Amino acid sequence: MGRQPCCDKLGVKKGPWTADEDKKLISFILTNGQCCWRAVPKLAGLRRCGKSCRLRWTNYLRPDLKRGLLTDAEEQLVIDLHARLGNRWSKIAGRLPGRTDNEIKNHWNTHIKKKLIKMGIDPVTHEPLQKEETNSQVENLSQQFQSPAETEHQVPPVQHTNDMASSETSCTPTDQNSSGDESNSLSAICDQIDDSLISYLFEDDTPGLVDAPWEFSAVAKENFNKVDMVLPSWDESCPWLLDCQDFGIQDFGFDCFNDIEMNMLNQLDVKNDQTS
DNA sequence: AAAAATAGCAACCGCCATAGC
DNA sequence: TGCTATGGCGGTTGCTATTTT
Repeated sequence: MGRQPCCDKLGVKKGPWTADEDKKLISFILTNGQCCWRAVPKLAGLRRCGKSCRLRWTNYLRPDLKRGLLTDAEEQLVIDLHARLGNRWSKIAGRLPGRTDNEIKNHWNTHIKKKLIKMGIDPVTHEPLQKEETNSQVENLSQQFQSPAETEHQVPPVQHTNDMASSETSCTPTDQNSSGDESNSLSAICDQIDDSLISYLFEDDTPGLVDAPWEFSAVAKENFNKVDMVLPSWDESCPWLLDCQDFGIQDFGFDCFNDIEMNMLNQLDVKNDQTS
């Protein structure tokens, strides 16, 4: 006999998460930690699959997540890492604190891919597209990926610097033309990435970076503490949480979460108010 | 102003490696 | 030791918002 099934598919809710579900999940995780995802839905009072809970937490609710678009520096780092690691999004995400594999994957597919193609770089191989093919290929790919609005301000292609060693010898067909604003800014960003940092980042399975258990970073803690709002009393907003106190969250190493959790829950309330 | 097309992103699906029974 | 659930990952889908026609 193996383990019990993850969840019975019957009665399991699917689709977008509601603010109430988020609230329940956050409270549960912050109180009890990430132990057994299969048990989470039941214990947290959610009609969701454990897998769905895990995804929602890691991709959206985790308090150390940065939200919003990737910065230019992050984007360049993603390109560099992708050149070396391929579509190993979780590994790439491991090198970008506060970013999830899903977020990076989406950003790659919606933004970076197009940008590289416009630059005449194959987003899969990170090699320059063949000169004889480039014109027609870029044209085709651009048509495929480019919105009409983008065609108005064509971005001059730049030499791709994902591989510091090879980039010196491999020139894109459009290198001569790499004096545009974007190319300059990207080059500047590339220059900022120190070689030693890169080699450090690319060391596979760097302890504490890759496959490390999630921890609440000091920055994230600070961010959540920065939220300026009036805190309701604990038992006022989450009476059911009191029942969880018996677990002793110190046992899970989450003793830093009390005030943070309240801030998160309040943020959700605010979000709720705004959307309703 | 309305319909159609496109972009962006959250969530799901299915596969795989690992671990529990 | 083999079977099966779990957790994690990458690929894909589908919904919503935005832009274009």
